[in-house]
Amino acid sequence: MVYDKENFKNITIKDVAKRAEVSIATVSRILNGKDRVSPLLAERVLLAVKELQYQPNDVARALKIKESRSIGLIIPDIENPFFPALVRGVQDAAKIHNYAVILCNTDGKTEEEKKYIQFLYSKRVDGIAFTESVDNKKNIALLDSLGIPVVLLDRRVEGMKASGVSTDNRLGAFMATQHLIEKGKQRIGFISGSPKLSSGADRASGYQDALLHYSIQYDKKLVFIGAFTYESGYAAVENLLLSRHQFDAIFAANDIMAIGAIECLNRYGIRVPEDVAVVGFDDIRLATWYKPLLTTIRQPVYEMGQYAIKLLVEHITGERSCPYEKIFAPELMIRQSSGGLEESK
Amino acid sequence: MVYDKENFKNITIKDVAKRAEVSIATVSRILNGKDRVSPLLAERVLLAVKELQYQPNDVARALKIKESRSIGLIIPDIENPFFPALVRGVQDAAKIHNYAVILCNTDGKTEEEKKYIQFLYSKRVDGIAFTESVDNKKNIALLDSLGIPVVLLDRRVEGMKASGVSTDNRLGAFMATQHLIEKGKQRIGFISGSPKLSSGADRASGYQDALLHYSIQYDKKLVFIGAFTYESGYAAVENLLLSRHQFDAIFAANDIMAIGAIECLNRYGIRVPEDVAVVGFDDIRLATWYKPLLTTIRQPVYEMGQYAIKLLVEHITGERSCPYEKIFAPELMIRQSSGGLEESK
DNA sequence: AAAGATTGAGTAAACGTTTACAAGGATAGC
DNA sequence: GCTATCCTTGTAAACGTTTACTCAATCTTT
Repeated sequence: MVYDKENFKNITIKDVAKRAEVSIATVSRILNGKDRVSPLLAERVLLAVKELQYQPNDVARALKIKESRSIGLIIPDIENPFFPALVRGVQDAAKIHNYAVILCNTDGKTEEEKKYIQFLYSKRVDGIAFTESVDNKKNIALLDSLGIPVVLLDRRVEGMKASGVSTDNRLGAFMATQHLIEKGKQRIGFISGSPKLSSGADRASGYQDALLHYSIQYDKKLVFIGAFTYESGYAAVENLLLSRHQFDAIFAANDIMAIGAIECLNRYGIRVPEDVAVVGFDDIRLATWYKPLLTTIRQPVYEMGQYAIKLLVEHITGERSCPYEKIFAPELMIRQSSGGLEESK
Repeated sequence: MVYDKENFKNITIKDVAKRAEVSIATVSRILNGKDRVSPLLAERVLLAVKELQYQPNDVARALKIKESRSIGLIIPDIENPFFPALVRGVQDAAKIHNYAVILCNTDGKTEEEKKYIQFLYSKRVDGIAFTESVDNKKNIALLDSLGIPVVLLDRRVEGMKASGVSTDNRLGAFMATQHLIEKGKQRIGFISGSPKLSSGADRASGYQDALLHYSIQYDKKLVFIGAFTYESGYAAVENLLLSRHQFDAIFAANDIMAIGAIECLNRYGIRVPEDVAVVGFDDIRLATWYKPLLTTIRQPVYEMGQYAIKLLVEHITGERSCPYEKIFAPELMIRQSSGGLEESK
């Protein structure tokens, strides 16, 4: 097959008008169904559309009505197991409203984020769903100055410049830590995510809240700053082991780090959950496939994606004008890695 | 913040022209750098662009030059662990060529595929990368009739109507089966994917090739038709167990089914790899996190995504006019689930 | 039956670019 | 110094839609 553009005359509204013997305005009106038209002409036009297999040119339409019916989705990395469900939620919701979603992976680089924002702006997307990598307000301000509606994904919103959807990370972390404490654990290591992200910072707060609530001394030596990656989870535990500080549990700020942590514990012959209990965060699909099954805090990721688009569309249409923050409830999923349901000692 | 479109006057090429005191044609020429222009004017224009923060309107451009600089990516489901790497490869390659990629999930429904094709056509995408769910040539023909360049992902191309990139599935399946045979296995169960897909059919052929090559009788009772899902892998093994046919190994046509199979085996107290060896296909990330580590056939998924876009772009630009089929080599990744590297008995 | 109100359809002007064509100015050749 | 050539720039016509106006025809109303 030769892809020769010349061979494919795109049929336009003009062709339809000619064949149906009406003006192009009439064709447009019938197709958009806004104005009243006579059934007679409507029938003729619809027939012509079918015969010619006419498909309106959305880019012309976009130019005229200043509405591209497309949205940008900016995330760090689709290969990170957290994101596929989110993306799917976004896409399914977008489909309902007839929006195309343009996917952008930034690897968490602020510079890439900025580039993509400009790229998306030149494409005149109607809105952007954005999981920013660092909580710098610069990019939000940029979006703001461009007049593009945004909703922040998985990020708490500071200063109310944009809408956002997230999970109550602080509460989730509290629940995770509480669960370990109730299991009889007293020396609970914590592997945090980047504290620059609201999700990272909030989970750290939740961990501390729980310790405080149960009158357990916060011990800085048990806390490591990870990067939400497998490797950083592994490294954190390795450091902890080498430091020879006692610990009987690990709470990792996401599942991948929890798995990295468990891998490392196993490597050193430490059993999970018998010797050390581990809890993660996110409840990615892997959590139920990994051995031991991972106890974790579930975020309703798919629903978050959906809700984000719902919000975004409301902003685009003007239905909603003030930023809104939707916070989903976390849920403790008790599985093997923390010792399961039964009480310990 | 109120998203009020009226407040954001989009600055256009006209504004730039006015400020730089030149014609819009000159601005366009300078920005596109095709024609020669005097350095003096160029400087004035570039200054104006910067001062006004002008960003060209790509939709107007697309309309004029009939090139939207966007491509569609149609896959069954981004939540299927096979796809994130593919998508990432596609997106990274697209980024290099400055194409936006519009993501579409069809859940493998032919009807959805068709809808998305039309949707993408109305958006006038320059090309489509397509992982079709069933090997029906209808949608390819549709694309063909619309004059949209396509490249098929992870699918062998029949009848040469489009370019494609895939892995040598038949060879991969041969290698997997061979590996099991060399491990001393003689009664190897096979859980196939959908035989309607070239990937499914080819892997089945490879399995049979290997049996034939080693003079092992093909036993229909050991073969199950799965659906590339966890559940179907689990169910296949359960059926096999209930049927009480002897078997000492399982080759599953993808990793998720292999994991489903192992889960089922475990459930019935059968050890992997001691009692039954298991090999999967794809080498998704989970294969190295799952316990036991999964022996599998690696496909270079990310590279496949990249290559697909390379091909697609060549078709779009007209650099390449005839369909081309790129076939990547599979690679056997020997891990725990098949008993590792050492020879058996 | 006349006049006003209502309706249905066409004309043409946008939307923001690119580019064929025209035109003017400078340079070169004689 | 005059013409021919080349360069640079501007003018205006597209690209395929939507929609404000306009206008003719029909329908009410009295």
